[in-house]
Amino acid sequence: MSSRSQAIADILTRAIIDHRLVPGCKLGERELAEIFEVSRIVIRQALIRLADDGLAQIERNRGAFVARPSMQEAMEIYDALTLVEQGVAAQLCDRLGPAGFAELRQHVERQRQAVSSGNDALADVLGQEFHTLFVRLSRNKVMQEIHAQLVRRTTLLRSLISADFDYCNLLDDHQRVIDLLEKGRLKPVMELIDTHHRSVVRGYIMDRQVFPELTPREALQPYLDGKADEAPKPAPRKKTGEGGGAGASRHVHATK
Amino acid sequence: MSSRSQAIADILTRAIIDHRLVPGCKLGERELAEIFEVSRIVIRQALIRLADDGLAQIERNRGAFVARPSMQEAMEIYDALTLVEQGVAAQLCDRLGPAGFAELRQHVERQRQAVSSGNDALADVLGQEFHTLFVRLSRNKVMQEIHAQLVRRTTLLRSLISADFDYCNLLDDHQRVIDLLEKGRLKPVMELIDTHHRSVVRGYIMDRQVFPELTPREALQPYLDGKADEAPKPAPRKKTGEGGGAGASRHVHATK
DNA sequence: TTTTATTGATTGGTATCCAATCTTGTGGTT
DNA sequence: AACCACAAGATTGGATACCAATCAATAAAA
Repeated sequence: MSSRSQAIADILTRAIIDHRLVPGCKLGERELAEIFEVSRIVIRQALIRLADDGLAQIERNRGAFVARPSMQEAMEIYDALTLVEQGVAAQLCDRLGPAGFAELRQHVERQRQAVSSGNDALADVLGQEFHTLFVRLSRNKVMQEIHAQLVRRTTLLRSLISADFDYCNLLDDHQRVIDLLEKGRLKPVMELIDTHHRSVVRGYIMDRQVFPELTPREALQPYLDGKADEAPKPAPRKKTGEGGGAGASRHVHATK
Repeated sequence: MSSRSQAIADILTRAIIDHRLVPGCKLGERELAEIFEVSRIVIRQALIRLADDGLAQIERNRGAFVARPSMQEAMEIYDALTLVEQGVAAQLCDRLGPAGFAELRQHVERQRQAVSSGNDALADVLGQEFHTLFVRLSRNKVMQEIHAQLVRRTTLLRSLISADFDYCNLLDDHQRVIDLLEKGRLKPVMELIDTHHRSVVRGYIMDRQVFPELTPREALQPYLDGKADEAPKPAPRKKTGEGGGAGASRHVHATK
């Protein structure tokens, strides 16, 4: 096993991408130290890792918070993600063999089943994983890590924006990417990737006031003492529109 | 100022990309703690940052070493760098205005002067910075950071390989990228970027035995007490194939 | 010479303490 | 009531001392 701080950083990362720890949430050293039954120093090391990953921000003498990217940064993250996936697509266009295409199709099929059986949570996860699988097929670990980090940050962003997904649409995009790629039609693939991500971003309105729906203690409870594997609790989504929202905007469905 | 550990991580990073700390070099906590007159904890935090950046690797109960990427990883890093710069080129092809092109040309001109005046060290730095400037023009901070990290890692790789640069050739590449980009000829630009990086990698033979030419104490001396700004000592390149540490094996973190 | 055991050094981590800074609550002033 | 100043408390960043586990390197034994 690697270090304790790495393990804790992993758990915190998990909690953040599960939307159990929302942007802006204070990550107090003492509190986390008590939760994980570990000294403050180990916590601080974990927080440094999170900050390096862009998932937390540490303010001197104020402590660490779950990152709250600006709209600008959100755009940049999606732009970067698009750039990376387009580049990978260009590489795969030449190099991907039949086995790779089969793997991609199989994944899409699994997600399709999840959608049709109404398992939205699973469909969401599989939708994310398609992108990860896509990059993994490039067989470039460095690229994989960069991409994974960007994906984590987009997942964090989804805590900040209010919208539901139109899984079918995104799923169709995945299917089309595979088909086009197999035909060697690179240009439409790259445009599709662009619009795919843009469709996720467009229409999303950032809700700058995010209230901590769970305290860190509540959020982290399911991950403790090794239950992490079997208890990937999805996000308990509380309906927006209570006291603070200023009653402005509500969810926007991605255009079909 | 940010935290002490960040400052130390920055100095170590500097020392590594200056080739004063070479791959495989042991980064002992106690030793560094004495050098920087700081507690071991701060050092460990700095080392965590370095490891997250891919510049160091931490082995449990063995300590931290300057990273020694494998040939495979070296290829992946260059592939990733190519992918990123190609993507940025595609973006700039549409979005870059006259001011941007002027900035690029001015930079190339500066490097040309450095080359013709025989200042190889400066030319080397400027050659690197061209790529940084290129990405900065995309105005995407996230992408910039990813790219900067990749560049640092390639710089680290250059400690492992034995070859000198043909500055003129690389300089011409930069010039041609600008010209082609201005004409909107994206495809040749992307091929040029590819061959540009490939020309750096190809022919390079990884010298797996890298002897620490400087002890950490010697390597870090110039960066201490704020002299960092004005003393960017270049790498003291000692010809390979000597008795090195005089038999007194400064551990080299032997592979296998 | 090879193998084994012991010793020493280094790391990962805890507990405790301290200074600097931030936050908060209080009280006085307008 | 609103507002500012200021003291008290809490939190962070860091130092020091200490301990257990593990790795490395030697010394001893076969």
